[in-house]
Amino acid sequence: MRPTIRDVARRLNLSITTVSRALDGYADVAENTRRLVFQTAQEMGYSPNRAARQLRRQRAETLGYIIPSVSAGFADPFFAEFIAGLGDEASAHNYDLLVTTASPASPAEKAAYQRWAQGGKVDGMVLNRIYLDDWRLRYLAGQGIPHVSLERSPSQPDFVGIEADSYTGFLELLAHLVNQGHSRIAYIGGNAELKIDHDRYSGYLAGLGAVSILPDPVLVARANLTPQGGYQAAGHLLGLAAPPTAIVCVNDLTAIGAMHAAHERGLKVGRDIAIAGFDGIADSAHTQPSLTTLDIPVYNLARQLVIMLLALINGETLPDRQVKIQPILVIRASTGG
Amino acid sequence: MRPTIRDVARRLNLSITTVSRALDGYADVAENTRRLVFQTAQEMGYSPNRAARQLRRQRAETLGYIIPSVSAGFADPFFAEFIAGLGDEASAHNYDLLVTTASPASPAEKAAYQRWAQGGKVDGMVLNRIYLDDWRLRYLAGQGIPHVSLERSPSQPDFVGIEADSYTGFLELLAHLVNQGHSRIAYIGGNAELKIDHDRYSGYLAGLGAVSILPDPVLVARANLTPQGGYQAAGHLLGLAAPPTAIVCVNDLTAIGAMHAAHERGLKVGRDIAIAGFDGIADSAHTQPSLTTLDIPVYNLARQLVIMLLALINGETLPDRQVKIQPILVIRASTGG
DNA sequence: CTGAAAGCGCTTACAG
DNA sequence: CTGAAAGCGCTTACAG
Repeated sequence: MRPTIRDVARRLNLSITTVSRALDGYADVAENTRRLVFQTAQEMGYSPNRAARQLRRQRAETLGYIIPSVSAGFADPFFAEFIAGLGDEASAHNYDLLVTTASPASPAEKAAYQRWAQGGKVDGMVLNRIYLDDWRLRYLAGQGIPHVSLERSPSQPDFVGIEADSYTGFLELLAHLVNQGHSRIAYIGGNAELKIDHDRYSGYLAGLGAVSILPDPVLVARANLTPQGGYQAAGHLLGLAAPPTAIVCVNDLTAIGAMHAAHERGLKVGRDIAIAGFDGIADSAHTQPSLTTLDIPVYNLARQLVIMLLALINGETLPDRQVKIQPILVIRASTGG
Repeated sequence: MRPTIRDVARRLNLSITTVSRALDGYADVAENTRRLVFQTAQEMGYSPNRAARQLRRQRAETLGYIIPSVSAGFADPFFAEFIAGLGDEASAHNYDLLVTTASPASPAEKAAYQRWAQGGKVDGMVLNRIYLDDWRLRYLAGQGIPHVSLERSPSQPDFVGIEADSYTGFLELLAHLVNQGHSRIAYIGGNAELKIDHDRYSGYLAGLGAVSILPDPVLVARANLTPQGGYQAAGHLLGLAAPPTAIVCVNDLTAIGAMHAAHERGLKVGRDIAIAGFDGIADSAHTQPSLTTLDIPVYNLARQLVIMLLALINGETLPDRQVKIQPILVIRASTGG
C-alpha cells in the first residue's frame, strides 16, 4: 500500500495540513518541522497522489499532444523528435505528457481533443501540422484551453507559438537551385490546406518569380508527406515528356521517396537531378547521396513550445508570444552542393 | 464551467447515484431513465472528471511508456511507430498513454518510473530495449506494477510480452550472405548488455559457425544504434587492413550510417559491400540502394502489447502470456538481392 | 507556527 | 429501480 499524507502525519504526530504545507514549500512552517517532514516522507516513500491533488487543485499537471498520423502504422521521425523535446521539457517542470494519435480532421481526432480538453485531462495542448483553417485552434480558443502551436494559422486571432519561416527558406533554396543552373524546378507538396504546404509552395513560386521563371502547373504535385507519397509523385514528374531537372519537397520524407524514384529511373541524384527537402531529420545526413534540406531544430522548438505553454497555463506574461525562426539551408550532395 | 454529475442530476431531478449508474451501463436502471440521462449528459456536454474518477476508483486509466532515448534530441523512427501503435490501441480502449523520455539507467529514468508507478499516474507500463539485467523489470515486478515488454530479459521470472526471434533472424540473414559468397562478415551492435544485441550477436556467431567460419573479433564493433554510430563504426571496419565484404547491423539506423560510410569510401553498396539492418523501418525501403532488413511489425506489436497489458491490469487470464514472432528477412539491393 | 474542517467530483456498497 | 451517504487523498481558506 502506498503511504498517504495521513500516514506521514501520524508518524510525526502532526496534522496533514502541516505535512502538506511543509512539502509544498510554504514559508510559515518551522524549519525544523520541515526537515523532519521531508525526511520522513522520503523514508516512507511518500509522494502525493496525483489524482487527489489534481481534483483538489483542479489542474492536471499534464500537457497533451495528439500526433496527426497520416496513416495507421506510419510515423515520421519528425514526430519522434518533437515528442522527445516535448517530453523532456515537460518532465523538467514536473509535468507529464499525454500522447495519442489521430488522423487529421477525423471524428476520432475531435473526440480526442474533447476528451482531453473537457475531461480536464490536460492543462494545455501543443499542436503542429496546422491547417489554413484549423478547427482545433478554433475549438481550443473557444473553450479557453491554453495551447501553443508550431506554425500559425491565418485564421488564428491570438497566436502563441513558433513559426518557421518556410517561405524565406524556400526562396533561398530556389535561389541555390537557380544558381546551379536549374530552371525546370518541380514542387512536391502535401495537402494544400496545410500551412506548411502553403508557405513552402508560396516560397517556391516567389523563388521562380524572382528570376522570372513562369511557373509550370505540370511541375506541381501533391502527396501525403511520406516516402511512399514522394516516390509516387516523383515517379509521375520524372515520367513527363519534359521532366524537371530539380525537385523541391515539402519535407525530408517526401524527398527521400523522390530520390528513390529518381534512382530507380537510372538518374544519379545530385548530377542528373537535384532533390531537396525540409526538416533536417537525422536521416537526411545519411541518405545516398546526402540530402539538401532546410533544417529546423525540431527538438529545441518542441522544448521552447512547452515553456511557452507552461507560462500560458500559469498566467504569466510571455516575453514573446510569437517567435519566428529561420530554417537553415543545408546544402548537400543531392543538389550537387 | 464544465458541468458535473450534480448538474446533470439536478436537471433531471435524479440522484447523482442514478446518473452515475446509468452512464456506466449498470443493468438496474430503468431503460427510460437511462435514455434520458444519456441524452441530457450529451446536451450539457457532460463527461466525468477524470481525476475524481481515478481517485475514487484508484485507477489512472492511463498507460505509461518511457522512451529510452540514447541522446537528447535524437529519436529513432522505431519509437515513433511504436508510440503510434501504443497510442492507437490505448485510445481504442479509452485509455491514455503517458510518455516521457529518459536515458537508459540514468537517475532521471529511475525517477520517472518511480513517479509514475508509485504516484499512481499509470496503471501499467510498456517497456522495450530490454537489458540482460534490467533494473526496471525488477523494480516493476517488486512493486507489483503490471507491465509488458517487447523482448524478454533472461533475469525475468514472469515474463509477459512479445519476443522477436532475432537469433533465428540473424541466422537466416547470415545464410543469405554466405550464399552470396561472403565469408568476411562484420557485425555492428549496440550496447552488449542489450537483449537485442545479445540475441543478434549470438545469431551472427551461430550463422558463421553453421558454415564453419571462425569469427574474427576484429570484425565486431559496437555503436549506439544511431546512424552516427553506425557511420563511425563502419568507417573503422572499412579502414581495416582486411576489411569485411559484408556488414550486418543490429538495427536499420546503424545500417543507414554504415551505408553512408561505405559510400564515402567509394564503395558501391550491394556490389562492393553488402549491408543489412534490422527493424524494417519505413525508410529502409527508400534508402539508396534499398536496405536488406529483418522486418518486424513494430506498429502491430505495440498494439498487441497494449492488449496484453490491459488484460493484465484487469486481472483477466491471457491466452498467451508470451508471444514469439519471427522477423521476416526482406532481401533488397543493399545485399545484392 | 500549527490544526480542524470543508470540499474537489466522482463511485459504490447499502438500504429501501 | 432509486437515493442518501461515505470516502478516495489531497489542498487551502480560516482560526487560533
